[in-house]
This record gives sequence, C-alpha cells and structure tokens, in this order.
Amino acid sequence: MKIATWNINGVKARIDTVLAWLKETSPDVACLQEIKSVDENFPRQPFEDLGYNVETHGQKGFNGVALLAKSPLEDVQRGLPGNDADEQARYIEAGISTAGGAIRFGCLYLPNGNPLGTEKFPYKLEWMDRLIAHAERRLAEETPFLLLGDYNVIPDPVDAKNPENWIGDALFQPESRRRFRALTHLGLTEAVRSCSEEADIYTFWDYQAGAWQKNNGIRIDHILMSAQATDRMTGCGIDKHVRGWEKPSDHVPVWVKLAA
DNA sequence: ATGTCCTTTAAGAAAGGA
Repeated sequence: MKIATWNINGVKARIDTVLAWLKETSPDVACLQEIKSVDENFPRQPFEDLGYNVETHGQKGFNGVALLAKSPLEDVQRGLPGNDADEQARYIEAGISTAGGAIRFGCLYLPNGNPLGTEKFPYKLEWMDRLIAHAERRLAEETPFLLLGDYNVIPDPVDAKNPENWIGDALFQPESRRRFRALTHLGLTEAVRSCSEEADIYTFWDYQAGAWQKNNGIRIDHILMSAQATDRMTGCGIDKHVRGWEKPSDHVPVWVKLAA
C-alpha cells in the first residue's frame, strides 16, 4: 500500500492539480497540509468520486490538514494534544484496518517559526515538544504508526542546496533540528533517508527567485515510522515532477510503500 | 534581484502568512 504526504498550499487553488496527482499515483492514504479551508467548504465530492474517504481539520484562511484514504478512517483525532489554548489547525490522526492489522497515521503541519525573535519561534518549539510527547505515547503501543507531513525542519546541511542561506531561518535553527532528532531518537525511522542514497533530494522550492529552475530546494516534508511500520516498508519516493506542473504547490508529494 | 503565490477584507488594493 502507498501512503503519501503533500503540502498543497490551498485546496481551492490546487484542486485540479491534486486530483491529477491522485489519478496518476493512486495512493491508498494521502495526508494533505495547508488546505486553507474551513471543514464546511472543503470540496469533499471530487475526492469521494475518486474513491476516497475524507476527514479534515481546517480553519479560516490558512493552515488546515486533511486525511484521504480508500479504506474507512477510524478513531479520528483532531488537534495535537497538550495545549487546549492552541487554536491553529495543524494535526489530524486516524487509523485504517488492513489484512496485516491496523495502521495509524498522524498528518501534521508543523509551525514555520519565522521570523526569529517573535512569538512564532517559541510556538514552533512548544509544538515540537508536544509532538515528541505524543509520539512517545503512540510508540508505547508498539503498533504500526506513521507521522507524515510538512515538518518545516531542514534536518541536516545535506537537506538544502544552499545551507548557508538558511543559517538565520527557523527551519534550520539548532533548536528545531535538535527536536527533530529527538523525535527520531524515540525510535521513529525517517523513510526517505532510510531507503534512498540519492543526493540533492528536496521537497520544497520557493516560488521566488527562480528557486525551482536553479534546483535551490530544501527537504522539509518527512515521513517518520514506528518500528512496526518500518518493518513493512518496501519503497519510498518523492514526486519531484509535480513541481513542474501548471499551478504547482511549492511543495511536492513524498510517499512510502508498506507491505499490505 | 523580496524576482511568488494564496487568502481575507472589502470594494481596489493591501496585508498576513509562507
């Protein structure tokens, strides 16, 4: 089965692009970020017409996440636990049943954190601390569990075409990178680095300054897997070509295949 | 070369977020 994540940068603006990609790759599960839509306005019908069950956690104007799955989505949980005052829609989690047992998916849109020196950066770090705590609880269940999404973290210098350009950016701060490592140190395996040895693999190219044309990208969309999920991994990939389509998102899909 | 895009507000641009 194929499980994908993609920051689509607005479902209203991207609907045709997203549908074209779904028809091309037909993932069994798709985690979408930055839907920029309230739940009531999410265009469910075209996705359901392609055979997907749809669950959303949206808000007005920005943020918002969605889960699509060909199987029924069970035990849907909206919002990252640990801070009732957090009103930003950045996390949705659900499970599906497979022949090999249940699998659970967390779809996340981690705060950007820029600019440094504002309340945005500590919010990012606090959100990451809550994600670590939540992952720790899920991992204790010792079941197949995946955390997929836009982490807004460049884990290492190799994950940027020009790492020197990101020194003053929240995505590349030691505090952000340390927390990403803490997540993996809990026992989560990062899919792409564990199944690909390619260089220059990125998931985001800014709309500005000809970043795509220069391949000036960064790798900030990640799939983290529990041991029980990792043991079933049969492949992974990045749908880079989608960045060259008409009306592209600035991110591209990342996917992993698990033995059914 | 802050060289782009999406959304909201509110009635044509401008601001916020990325």
